Amino acid sequence: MAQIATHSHLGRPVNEEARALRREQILAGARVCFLRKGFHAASTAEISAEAKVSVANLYQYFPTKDDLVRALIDEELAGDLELIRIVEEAPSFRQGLEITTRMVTANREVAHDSRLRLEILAEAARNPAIAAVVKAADDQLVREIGAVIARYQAKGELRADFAPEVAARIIVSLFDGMTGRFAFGLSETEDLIVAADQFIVQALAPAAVSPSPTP
Amino acid sequence: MAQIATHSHLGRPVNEEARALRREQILAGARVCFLRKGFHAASTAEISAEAKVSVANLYQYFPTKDDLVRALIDEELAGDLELIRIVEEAPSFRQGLEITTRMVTANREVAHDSRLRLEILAEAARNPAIAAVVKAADDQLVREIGAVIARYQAKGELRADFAPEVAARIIVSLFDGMTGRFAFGLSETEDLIVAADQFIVQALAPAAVSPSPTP
Amino acid sequence: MAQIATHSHLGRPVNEEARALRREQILAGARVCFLRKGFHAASTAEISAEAKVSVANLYQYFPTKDDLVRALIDEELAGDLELIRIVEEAPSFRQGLEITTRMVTANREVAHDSRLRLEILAEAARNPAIAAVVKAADDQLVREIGAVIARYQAKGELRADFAPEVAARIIVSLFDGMTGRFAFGLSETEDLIVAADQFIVQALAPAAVSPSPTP
Amino acid sequence: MAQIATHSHLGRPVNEEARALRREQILAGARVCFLRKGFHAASTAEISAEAKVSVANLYQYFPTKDDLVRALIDEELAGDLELIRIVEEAPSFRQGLEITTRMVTANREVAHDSRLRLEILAEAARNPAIAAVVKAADDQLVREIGAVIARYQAKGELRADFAPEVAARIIVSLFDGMTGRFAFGLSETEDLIVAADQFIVQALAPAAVSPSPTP
DNA sequence: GATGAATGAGGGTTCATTCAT
DNA sequence: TATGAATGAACCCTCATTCAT
Repeated sequence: MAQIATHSHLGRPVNEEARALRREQILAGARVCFLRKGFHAASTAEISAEAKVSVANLYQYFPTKDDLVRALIDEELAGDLELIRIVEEAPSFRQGLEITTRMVTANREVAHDSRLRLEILAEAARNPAIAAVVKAADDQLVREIGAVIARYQAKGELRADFAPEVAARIIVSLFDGMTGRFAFGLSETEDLIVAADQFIVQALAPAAVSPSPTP
Repeated sequence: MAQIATHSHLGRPVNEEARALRREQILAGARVCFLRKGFHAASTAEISAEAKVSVANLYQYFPTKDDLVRALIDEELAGDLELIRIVEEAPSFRQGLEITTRMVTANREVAHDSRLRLEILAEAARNPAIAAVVKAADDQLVREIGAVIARYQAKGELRADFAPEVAARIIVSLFDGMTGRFAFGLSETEDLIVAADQFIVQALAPAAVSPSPTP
Repeated sequence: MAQIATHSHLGRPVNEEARALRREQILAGARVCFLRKGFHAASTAEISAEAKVSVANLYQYFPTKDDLVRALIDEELAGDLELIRIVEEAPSFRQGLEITTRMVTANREVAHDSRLRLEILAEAARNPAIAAVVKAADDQLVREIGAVIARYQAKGELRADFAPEVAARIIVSLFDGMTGRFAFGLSETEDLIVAADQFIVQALAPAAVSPSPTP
Repeated sequence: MAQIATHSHLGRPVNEEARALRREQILAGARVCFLRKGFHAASTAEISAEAKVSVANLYQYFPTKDDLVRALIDEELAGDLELIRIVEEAPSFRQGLEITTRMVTANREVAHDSRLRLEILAEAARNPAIAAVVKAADDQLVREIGAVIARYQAKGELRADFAPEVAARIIVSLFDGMTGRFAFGLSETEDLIVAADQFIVQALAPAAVSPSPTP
């Protein structure tokens, strides 16, 4: 695999590399524009201007505006799976959540990402092809988070009376919902995320020895 | 009678009722189209065709496509406040949630509504005017739900170590997030909502008498 | 003819009078709008708003926007013929011109009238029907001014080596040309008109005994 | 040669010449349509059809219909300044006028040009931006003609009791006025222009030695 | 007579996309 | 490869005009 870098100044590989760079350059421009105006309102002209590339050139990398959208969505969804690793390797559920939180919060502009996610969801709501992609990513996310929960349930760290995947879905929903709020400043970002962590931990905390009213 | 129409002989009188009907008719068509294609992709021609109205006529009721969007958003957001009444008058927090759940679930097509909400959020992320409207509605919703929570906290029915408005925001986020999932069939509607209710109740349940205060 | 006034509160005549009033009311509104935007850009909606009349009502008086234009043009051209009387009854050609000048200058906003004339000419350049009307009015104007000139030529007050109608055409052209300038403030109104009078008088002054270079 | 095209390998080079040709092609189509219908009534579709160009292509050369109008006006006004040179280099004022006359008359369809001028004036009467352009061209024209007149006055070829610029304004007005008549055949073109020349010459002729200075 | 309500036919402009160099 | 040049199909909106009351 170091191959690619090695051949960097030979015949084809250079082009491959150059192509990949251009692709990213275009995608970056597209991200900016889609963020600013949404998938539909952003024009290919605008995007190629932002990417400092000619329109015709753009079409050599993405034969359709839809392809551009799809590529950006793929890129975006791929980022999610990173988070899972983090939670997976955390010493406790609570700490996993906290780390995730810090990642998401610290990460560059959360609001920007939020807007894009919103746009993606909206697009998925109409375009079945997009919906399929989103669903696939979501399924994986839910499955893996569910697995993590199941593990912690087994350890007794989390209450066991919640189907792991259901809990996962609720957690993902909660984060998605907050994302929507951040997208246009409905709430203070960090505060809400921290509180949400606490909320989740409490909801899933092992049932205290039950009120135990009797002797 | 009683001089309602003072325009004795000044021409055809305004028919407020017919106008209101037309307005709804158009809004209904718009809803269908916006649902199908989104705010941007749905054309005024398409909308007026769906509403069985001429384009020019549509423009006599909504001077701008944006006005149409805004009207639909207003209508949609107004629906939220109904839910608050329900929770407010419930005998317990848990039952309030349950009733809400049943309302939302049983109510007409949840998915449809969900799509529209998604579209609204996405639009708000770009259009500051829309964002303001959404924010206003959201503020009210959060404030009122927060008040309800505060009341139940006072009664000891909910744990007191959560700022009411923060809890409210989390709950609203959670519902919004689920809404996004329903929008294109990411999850089974009813199951998830029921589980979410339980999740919320547990998160806010009064701290169990802590492990063992007994003798 | 006092008849009309006499019958003013009987059956038909009242209506006739009312109709005429409305007509003028609408024409006045039309004049304002046409002045502001030109014949094409001024909409019937705008005109009827300006005239404080419903659009449908406007159409009962002028079955077509073109009819409205035509009526306004007729009204405008009719004004020209008044000027002729003045010149006709003047004691000398020079004084006739001066009086005309004063009339035109003193008259209400010259610029406004100028704009309308311009609009009329431009319309005539495309619409043969309008062109015919304008041509008829112009012919009459030229003919009558030509007659006046011929009279003064006979008196020896003006040089005789100019065909009267040709001179008339030049004079009318000159005034039309100045009108165009006034229309949007190209020149100082009054100064130019006064100078033009002098210009005309000198051009038509009887040939001085010719330089008479020799004894 | 000589490195004119620095874009060695950056894609298809700009073909300035072809662009200029297209521009003229479009302007020519526009001129025809504007002549036929006027600035407002001529549609961009019509113009691009006349110019054998797609509408979208037209918009790549003129981003707005208004720009098209403006370009045509600029072109038209630029033609005026040619005339000045001619008068300037004439051996006498009279001959300068005659040459101008012949130019204007012989020149391509005078009537067409006249219509366009009319349209321009009418447009200027409403659109301040256009008015400014027209005024600038007119100022220059008047100033330069005024200078010519002043020169001939100094030579004693023209009477000195007329402010040069005022005389210039009158002359321009006269030509403008005739232009308006030609625009739709109100008068015979050539005859009137010739007579106007004589008219001007007489008006500006040096005061004859006054009736009788002889012994 | 006068107004409110409705509409078909465009009008200017933009866009995703293709062709040529 | 990468750019300039071109286009058909829409899109939002307006207008002159008619119909109903």
